[in-house]
Amino acid sequence: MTPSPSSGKRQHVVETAYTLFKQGGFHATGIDRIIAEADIAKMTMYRHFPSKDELIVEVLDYRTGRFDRQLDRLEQEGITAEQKIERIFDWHERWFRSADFHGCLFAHALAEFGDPGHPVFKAVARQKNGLRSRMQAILEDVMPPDRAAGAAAALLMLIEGATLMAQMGQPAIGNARKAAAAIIAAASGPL
Amino acid sequence: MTPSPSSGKRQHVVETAYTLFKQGGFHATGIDRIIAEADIAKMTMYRHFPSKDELIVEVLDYRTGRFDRQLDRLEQEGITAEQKIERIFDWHERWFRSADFHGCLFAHALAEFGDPGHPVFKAVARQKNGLRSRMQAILEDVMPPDRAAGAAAALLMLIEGATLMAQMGQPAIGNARKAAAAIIAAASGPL
DNA sequence: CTAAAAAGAGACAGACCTGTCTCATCACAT
DNA sequence: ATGTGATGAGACAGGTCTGTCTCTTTTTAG
Repeated sequence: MTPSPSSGKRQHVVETAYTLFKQGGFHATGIDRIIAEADIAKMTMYRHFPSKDELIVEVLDYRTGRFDRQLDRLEQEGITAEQKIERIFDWHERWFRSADFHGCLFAHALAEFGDPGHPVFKAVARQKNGLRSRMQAILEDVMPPDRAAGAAAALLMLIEGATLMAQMGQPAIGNARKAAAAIIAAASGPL
Repeated sequence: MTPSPSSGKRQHVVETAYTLFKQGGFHATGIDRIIAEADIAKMTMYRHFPSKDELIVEVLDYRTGRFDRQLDRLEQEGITAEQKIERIFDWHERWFRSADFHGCLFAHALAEFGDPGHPVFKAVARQKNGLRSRMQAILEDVMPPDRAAGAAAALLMLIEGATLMAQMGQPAIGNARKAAAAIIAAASGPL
């Protein structure tokens, strides 16, 4: 059975796997590589995770959790909706500039696990839906719910596209910011 | 050496590989699967393509070529710039609705071949840069070049994001259209 | 201190991977 | 018809993959 959750090994495996998956992709990163980098025995990993796929889901959910907590803190700040959206773009801009940026792990997971019934696919959907509904909630402070829904979807698309461009070495986050402003202005404008 | 180009086998392999890569990803689709589906001998494939990676590049360039030809025809139509952009969104909307839609093959290739020096990475960059510069050229009919560059980048991000959303079963192309209109309006507006 | 839980170490199976090689067969042009 | 290039068929090598098993060692808890 899975060992007790008190062990710190489990989280260590998740974080090591995260780094390797990010750099090398999912199929291309083997279990042997993960256990070597994490410096654990193979059986230790398989006692914590029933399969590689389950480990991948765990890694994705771990990252989703971290991002969600960041959004939690943002929600409680006493700034305008526009400023909150700007913050999200700030985070992404810093991320794009970071040394070990390799694109969006969730988008990559979607590329390698395209079956909608696969647990990995569902983990990706959870993260993207989370960000979208968070942005929608933020925008509902300055526009009606239906418009907020559409604008949040548009912002998410911009962010995903900006991430892809950044991975290709063509930073366009500034253009994404301008486009986001135009979208929010149009959505919070007159009927 | 590679057989003469008069053979139709080569193109047949490219198209079969395209279908399989689209459905199953690149690393997860083996050579054996490709030659079985294409109904050719393994040596026939390796006589035409020196390696699997080179085949992948060929598949991507083949799709880039098809899309470029579509953009060529669009360029010659006597419609407004706004209508041309609308056409591009129309294509994507039909694509998203098609039965065997599995997301953007180029985005998937980027996910699996993240090394900027890899030929596959470069093939992806060619396609995305191509679409962006085409849209930029279209927009330069209705706005100054610097604004057209920024707007084209924003439109490309929207399209990439819309493709990702569509793959997750959440069609937001309508919202992307509205956002695109807002972006173009803002960019062709007053200084 | 002792007993139970967790982890280490490594062999192992069975499958899959890319790419090479050989030899037989086919199509086609001169 | 004859020779040449393209293809078919399948064995093969050498490696990697996931996941299992066993045995030993370490850590932890009472």
